Amino acid sequence: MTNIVSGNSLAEVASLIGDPARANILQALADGRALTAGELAWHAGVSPQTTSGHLAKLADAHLIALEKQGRHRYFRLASPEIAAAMEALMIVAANGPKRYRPTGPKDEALRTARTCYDHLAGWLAVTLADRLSARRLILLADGAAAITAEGHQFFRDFGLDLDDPKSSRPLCRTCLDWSERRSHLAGRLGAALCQRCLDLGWIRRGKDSRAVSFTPKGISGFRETFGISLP
Amino acid sequence: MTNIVSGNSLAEVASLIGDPARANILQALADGRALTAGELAWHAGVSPQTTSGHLAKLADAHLIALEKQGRHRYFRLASPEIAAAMEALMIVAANGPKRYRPTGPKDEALRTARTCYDHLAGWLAVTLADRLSARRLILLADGAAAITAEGHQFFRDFGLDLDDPKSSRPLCRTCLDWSERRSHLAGRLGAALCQRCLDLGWIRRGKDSRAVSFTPKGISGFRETFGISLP
DNA sequence: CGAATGCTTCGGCCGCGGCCGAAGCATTCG
DNA sequence: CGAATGCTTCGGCCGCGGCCGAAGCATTCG
Repeated sequence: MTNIVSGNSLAEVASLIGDPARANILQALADGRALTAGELAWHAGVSPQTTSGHLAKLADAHLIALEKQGRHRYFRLASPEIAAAMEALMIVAANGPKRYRPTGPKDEALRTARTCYDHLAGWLAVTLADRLSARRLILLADGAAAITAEGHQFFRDFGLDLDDPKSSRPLCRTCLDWSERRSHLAGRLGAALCQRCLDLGWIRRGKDSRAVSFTPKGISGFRETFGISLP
Repeated sequence: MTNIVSGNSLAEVASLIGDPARANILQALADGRALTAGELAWHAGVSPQTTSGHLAKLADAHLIALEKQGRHRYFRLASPEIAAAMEALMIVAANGPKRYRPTGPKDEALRTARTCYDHLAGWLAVTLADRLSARRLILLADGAAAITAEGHQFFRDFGLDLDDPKSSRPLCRTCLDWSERRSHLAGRLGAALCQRCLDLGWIRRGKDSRAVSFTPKGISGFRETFGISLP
């Protein structure tokens, strides 16, 4: 019998995510941005006091990280793995018993295009992966992905810098999309594509949601550069 | 405002996994086998009545599936996605605050080699992926994986049938290992390798645990075929 | 400086859900 | 057939944890 260093248990982590208020908080942070305790209280739908308690629990378990800035406290996800675990849970949830639920245009927007930690997800991202694959700029097979030589050139022309030697983060990864049930691009490539679309002013992050909206410039940009006709 | 068909929510699924008894049940089922309600009660550490309630909740949410057989009721995970979500949560849990915990030889065995749904995980599986990659039988890059031409030949010689045209399941996938923090092989290849090692009598499934043990034949087999020296 | 803002700590309420004993139903065994 | 086995349903207990009001601390603003 030895003592080893160990983290939380599966049940501890799951029960932290399993409270509705905390799940809302974590989903609000799922796009990688840092939000203040007050903003998170709004997302969670409970009082600031209650939120404070939830945030303390999440921080104790290292699910979120804290940064003090003046009288504000900014919280963000502690690691991309947290977002990955939530995506995996969303997939399980989507396979659950089918029930009719009231839903609104906000859900529709989320399904069309949203951010997932630092890359794009939803219909847009899945379609983008398809188009890039059809043009042999990336290879998609069995859930794996790689950039071709033509792809490297194409992405460089598009303004991406993928040659960061300091980063040990995988260049090209796929991520299963809970709303589309198919893969979209993650990794450094996925993040760079998302950032570049933001920089070009093609898409804008939603204020209170992970949904992204398209600018007129983006609508023509996606059509001309990637052959994607937005709905 | 329209009504759309939707499954569970993130928080619902997470809170189902978040109860210690239910987490034990799900982990007992994580290797893909079907167990009776009584066996699961033993794993959960609660009474049969309580277990029955937990099983009903898990089945309602489609996390587990039920098969009646005489006076027994067999339960199994409803899909591999459930196991994937639990693995993702284990990774988050392993990154949690470090604490010293009592642990025993059972943990040691789990870390060395265990089943993960239908494929192998732990030190053995990570080392196996490394060796196969070093010999260029598979290509591992950025968390993606593919089988080379030499690999196809090698796996055929080893007795694997990977040419099932009916299966839409990805042939070669990787899966992040919570104990080793590195990738091992999943997908059809991972499952076939695991099954072949069982068929050859190299490894045996544990009775009350996902840990697998090695036979003398297995110890020499892994050394001769894959160049792996077991501890 | 005092007032306002952002957030947390403290205290106490309350109800959800996990728990088991007792009882009941279904199947198998002898 | 009655007894045994496997599991579930019912009922009631109990405590954990989410919740908010009140109060307090830290920072910023004017």
